Amino acid sequence: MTLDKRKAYILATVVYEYIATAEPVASQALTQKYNLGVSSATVRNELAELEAGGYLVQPHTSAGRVPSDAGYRMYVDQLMHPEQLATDDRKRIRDELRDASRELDEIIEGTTRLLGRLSKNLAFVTKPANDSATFRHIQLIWLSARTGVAIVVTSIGVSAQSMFELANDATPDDLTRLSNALNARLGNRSLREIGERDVAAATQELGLGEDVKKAVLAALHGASSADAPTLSSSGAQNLLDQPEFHDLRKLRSILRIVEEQKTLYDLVADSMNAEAPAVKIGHELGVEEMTDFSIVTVPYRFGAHAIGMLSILGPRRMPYARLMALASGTAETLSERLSDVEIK
Amino acid sequence: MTLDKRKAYILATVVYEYIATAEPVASQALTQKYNLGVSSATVRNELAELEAGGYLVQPHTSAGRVPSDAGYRMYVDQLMHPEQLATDDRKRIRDELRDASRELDEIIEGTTRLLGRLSKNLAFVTKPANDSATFRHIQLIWLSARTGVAIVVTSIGVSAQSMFELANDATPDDLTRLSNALNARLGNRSLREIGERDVAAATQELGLGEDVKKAVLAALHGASSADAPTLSSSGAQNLLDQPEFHDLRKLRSILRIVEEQKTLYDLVADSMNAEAPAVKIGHELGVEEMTDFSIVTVPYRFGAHAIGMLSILGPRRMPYARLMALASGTAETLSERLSDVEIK
DNA sequence: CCTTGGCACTCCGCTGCCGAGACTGCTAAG
DNA sequence: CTTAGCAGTCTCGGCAGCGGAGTGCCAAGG
Repeated sequence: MTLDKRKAYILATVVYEYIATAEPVASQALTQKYNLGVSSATVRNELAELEAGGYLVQPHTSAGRVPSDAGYRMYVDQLMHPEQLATDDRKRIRDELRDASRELDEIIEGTTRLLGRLSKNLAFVTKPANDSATFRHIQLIWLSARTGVAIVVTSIGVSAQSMFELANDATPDDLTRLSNALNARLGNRSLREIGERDVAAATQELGLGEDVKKAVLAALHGASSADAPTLSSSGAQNLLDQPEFHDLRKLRSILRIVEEQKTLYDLVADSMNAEAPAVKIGHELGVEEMTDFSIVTVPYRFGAHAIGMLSILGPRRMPYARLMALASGTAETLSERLSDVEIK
Repeated sequence: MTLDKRKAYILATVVYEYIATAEPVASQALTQKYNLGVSSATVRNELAELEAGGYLVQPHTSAGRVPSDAGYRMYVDQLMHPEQLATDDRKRIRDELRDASRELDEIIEGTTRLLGRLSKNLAFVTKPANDSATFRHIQLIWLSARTGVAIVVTSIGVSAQSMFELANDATPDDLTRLSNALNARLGNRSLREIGERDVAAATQELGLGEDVKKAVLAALHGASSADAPTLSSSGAQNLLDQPEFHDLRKLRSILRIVEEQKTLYDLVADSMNAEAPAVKIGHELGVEEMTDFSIVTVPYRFGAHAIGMLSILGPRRMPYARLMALASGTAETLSERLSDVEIK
């Protein structure tokens, strides 16, 4: 079914109106609030056809219409007017991020809270996998003959620290020499490219054992190979304002999913390299408990590469245009801020 | 009003029963389920007196009784039987903590999640102020003539890292010499004791400027002087199971408070040096929105000092004895685990 | 062939009412 | 002091009735 111009306009209006009021939209309400140029009877015919086409559903016979997933999808893809981020919102984001600390984790946390507040929904942000960063410096610190700490500085900050225990004694001098050898060898390479061979070459050259090598590798790749990518979230209480959550079971399963993190991460992972804001609506999420929700996701960059994503989770009936603009704008500002704190 | 033996027993039974059922407790239910040796009419008289004494309240005339804050308080302080932590719960806690990483933050997070799961309520844990730790090592890493990173290792782990920018050029050698001088001077002292003078002495001796001194001080005290103590929380969705939260407004304000953190921290801060589990019930919390809640708090130690607290937030009608045992046991195991990871 | 006014019909949600059930407080007797 | 009995109070679930909102359909008109 293709939509002629009038059908498209009516569908857009129904979605818009339902997003605003959370009430099923009736034919009369449409003719009164919007200048359609036809009577409510005509609109009723159109609504019936849109329902037959799968874009609308009726909660019960004598109620108005509500968009279906397909209806929202059509709205998002073709019907709605993309919005620009309001300039004062943009300013607020910029200000907030400028004042944040230089520490990556805190910047991410701050951005999450900000996004939760501005979107009035639940925001979550994935923390970057740091293997996209560039190696800058490693320092092995001697604490005792058998223990030490390895610190790795990358372009993105101090990205790993790992305590190690050794099977054989090492001297402070051993660790200093190894640090120097590694720094000379690994400088300015991407963490991803650094393999076991690079480290093995340095340790063997200095006559150090396997255990030291393992410790260094753990420091270099420890955090990056974590199988559970972490994310920060904020604004769960905003969801309670939505009339659709007067059903507590829904809310409960959502909170559980948010706390678990993994499901949430899997849902958005494929949007990491998207160009435009990615929107998943209701059933498209593929999770039974989330059929009443939608998620907007935008990646953020560090240098040329996307290293994480910023998402907004809300009821299916969310103001898509506004939230997409908000997410994009925030991601952009975050990306800029990250390049500020880059260690050159 | 003092309670004779029978009144005490009846009050204890009412509280116990209400905690179990969440329904107002009637005189007949008491005589049937518990062997009181008197009739329901007698119990009714006693209940009326307990109500006059302020220990019980009646939701409406023809309903059973419900404990008041004073009733719960009496129950917790004098009437209930303290419980021991079930041995398999203890084992689970031990296992979970043993498998956790050595990293302080992750240990705390893991403990929080565990406590949320076992308590079936909302758990939150304050992250330690690290100025209670002992200085072990500082390392200043040269990145460029004007920038560097300072890393501080304390008895509790790598506790601070701070990027700094300098007004004047410094050489890698300057920073190494300063690191050595500081390590010689500060070794094994408590972070709290280390003052500006100690650092100033070292920088002046080596002919380094004010800006380097500031950077070192920031690294030493940066995280510790943070005015916003952070905490981790887990298990918010458990609260939804409680029948008292079918009122969404309550839930909403609780979630807001949890997300804010500060109020929550202030509520438990005074229990930092408590010997036994501290319990605050309803109005005792002093926060309007929390009159239906109680909090159990237990400090955990690192070495000899309490450095943080572990709390359980739930409905006033929580199983106090069980949760107090759980919180104590977890705090104890956490304290042991922390001494395991201590850097000697 | 599309549009439109009119109308019958459906369904929801609110209100008021009733009766059953749950407890209490009181009284009078043991 | 305890207890049986009883009257009184309040809640809650179910049910009927009703108004309102909205639709679908039909027949007439452009």
